[in-house]
Amino acid sequence: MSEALHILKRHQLSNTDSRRTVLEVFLQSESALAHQDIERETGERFDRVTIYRTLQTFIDKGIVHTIPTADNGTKYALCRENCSEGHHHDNHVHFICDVCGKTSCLDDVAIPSVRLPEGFSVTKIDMVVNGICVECR
Amino acid sequence: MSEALHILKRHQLSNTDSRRTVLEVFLQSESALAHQDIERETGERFDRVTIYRTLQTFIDKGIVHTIPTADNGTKYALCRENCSEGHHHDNHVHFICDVCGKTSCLDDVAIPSVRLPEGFSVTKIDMVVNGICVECR
DNA sequence: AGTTAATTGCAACTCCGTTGCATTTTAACT
DNA sequence: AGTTAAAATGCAACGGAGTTGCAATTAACT
Ligand SMILES: [Mn+2]
Ligand SMILES: [Mn+2]
Ligand SMILES: [Zn+2]
Ligand SMILES: [Zn+2]
Repeated sequence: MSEALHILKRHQLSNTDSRRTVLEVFLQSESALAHQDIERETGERFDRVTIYRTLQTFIDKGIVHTIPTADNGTKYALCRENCSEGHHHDNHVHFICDVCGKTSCLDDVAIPSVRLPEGFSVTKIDMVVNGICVECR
Repeated sequence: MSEALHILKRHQLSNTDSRRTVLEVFLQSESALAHQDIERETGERFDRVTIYRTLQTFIDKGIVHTIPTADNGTKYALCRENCSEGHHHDNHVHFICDVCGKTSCLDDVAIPSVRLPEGFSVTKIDMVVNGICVECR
């Protein structure tokens, strides 16, 4: 059974053309993908709305997570850690290359802890680093 | 001379109604502001476009900086550090309260350094913390 | 006050994402 | 395999955020 199918099964999602295809695109991609990238990579076979809904489903199930980009766009990437329905616990830094524009999960780079002023509590931390990636230097 | 006027002078910006008023709104606000907040706080006296352009001017001059929000919106806040034309060097953590929704600059909380994999260089780091603020706990 | 350049308001437009609804597809059950 | 109910899809329409071109207005300087 294909990896994509396996993931769908594991999250009790029905095996539809768009879900399988979108998942395969993610599995083959090394960097995070924008909605447009997915439209293109799937050969424009699916309606924009279907892709939006597919992505939302994947987020809800903990299959992908979103990454905020500098220009207020969203990119999507597979969750490597064990995210579950309704709860993501990605704790890694995201990197955006100023040259090639690729957005990547630095899965091995944990977000450092930070000491907040008295009385503030933390539920979530996002850390996005811009710079030049190893391939573009 | 008012603080707002002083800031405009210092950055060689002409003293216009909208710029002065928008600056005053920032000076009186404790938290970061969305475009809509500014429209409202200025009493709908200015065209949306004028406010967008005013904000862009302030960003260019290093008077305000932007803060990415979880829902891909943008908030704006005064630069406290000495940002200059074309170069911001804000190095502080931003905090978004899950309860009151207020976004604030934690000017005293520096973004911790982070060790990236070999070959990656850094030009900019954003750190956005969600949680509950001191007033809402 | 008069001149010139910068700023503003308005209308139109693009881009991203969402919603309602009719049609199609999936999965479960004879 | 055929039937059926629920889920997923495509399409059209909509809404909000931000941008652009252009004519009218305003600020700065003499
Ligand atoms: Mn990631
Ligand atoms: Mn700030
Ligand atoms: Zn790169
Ligand atoms: Zn709060």
